[in-house]
Amino acid sequence: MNRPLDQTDWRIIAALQEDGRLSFNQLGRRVNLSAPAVAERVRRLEESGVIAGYQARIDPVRAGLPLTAFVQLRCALTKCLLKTTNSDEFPEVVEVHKLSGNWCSMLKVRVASMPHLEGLLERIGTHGEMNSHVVLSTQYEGRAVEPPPTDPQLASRSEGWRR
Amino acid sequence: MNRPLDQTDWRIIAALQEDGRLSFNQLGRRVNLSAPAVAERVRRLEESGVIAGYQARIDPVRAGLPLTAFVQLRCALTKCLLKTTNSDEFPEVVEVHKLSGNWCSMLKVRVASMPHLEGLLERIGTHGEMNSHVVLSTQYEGRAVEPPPTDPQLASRSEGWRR
DNA sequence: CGTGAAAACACATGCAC
DNA sequence: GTGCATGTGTTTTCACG
Repeated sequence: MNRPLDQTDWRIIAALQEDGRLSFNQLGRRVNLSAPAVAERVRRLEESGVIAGYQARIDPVRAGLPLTAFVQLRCALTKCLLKTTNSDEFPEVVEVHKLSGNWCSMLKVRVASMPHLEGLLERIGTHGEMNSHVVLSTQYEGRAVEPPPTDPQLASRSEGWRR
Repeated sequence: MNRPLDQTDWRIIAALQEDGRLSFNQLGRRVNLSAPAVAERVRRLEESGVIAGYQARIDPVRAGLPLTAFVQLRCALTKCLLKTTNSDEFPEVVEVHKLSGNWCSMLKVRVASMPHLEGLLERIGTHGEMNSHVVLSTQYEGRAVEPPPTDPQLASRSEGWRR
């Protein structure tokens, strides 16, 4: 329903992922556009949902949640975590994805301590078989999304089977 | 090195995770504080690193990256992805975590298409054994971090072995 | 550590081009 | 798309509790 994003849009997106509080003046300077022009583009990006919002990035370690873990879940179908619980029951769960493959879902959780993690896993475990991975360190997270490649080679790679 | 976060700090953190562009006026209204008071607290939170920055949330689907996948990697020690490559080589990789357990790292990747994913996995695969999980749908992501529980029961759970 | 009001500043917005 | 004028909202400072 929308025009594809051009290069300038992507420069705006990059700048706002770096600093979401840039004014239209500052932003315009970075992308070589006047303030009104950039304001109009940002308005479009927000309206079309490309920009879904703005948020402060909280460092979980300094906020008292130094432990991160990934939890894979193979739900018992009748009591799938995704359906039977509202998310308020598990504020520690900051991400939930439904997966293809053997495991039906992938959670990312933030906790304050090992006992906290242990207790959380016990509560989650009632929903099905479980597999957890404790994060030792995080190289990066919430990295800026970049424009997809336009490389025609890439688009044609799957054509190999035709010949 | 810093005072622990009080309840007001957490209300500020919650508000700024919801809307990172709130002015001190609006923010103050939400947490029942005057603008100067809230400005001082935010300054402290930024300085101490609890607030690590502000960023626009980009919807990867609308931005042309509708596919997300998790990739677990068991690196060949000599050519570990974490050490041998700079992150610019893999703009599709938006998260990198080092893990305990069998798999040495967990990546989250965003791609434009299946051929794109296939090509990326081939490139990543040169760094070691690999295990990938395609995300079918995402319930939520980048959920607001909440204050850790103060529940004493939780902190004492690990004492069970003493008796 | 908080308030409230006033000052200086920067910003978003509209319009002519 | 630009550049500028305008009015509004903001940040910031300060005296005070």
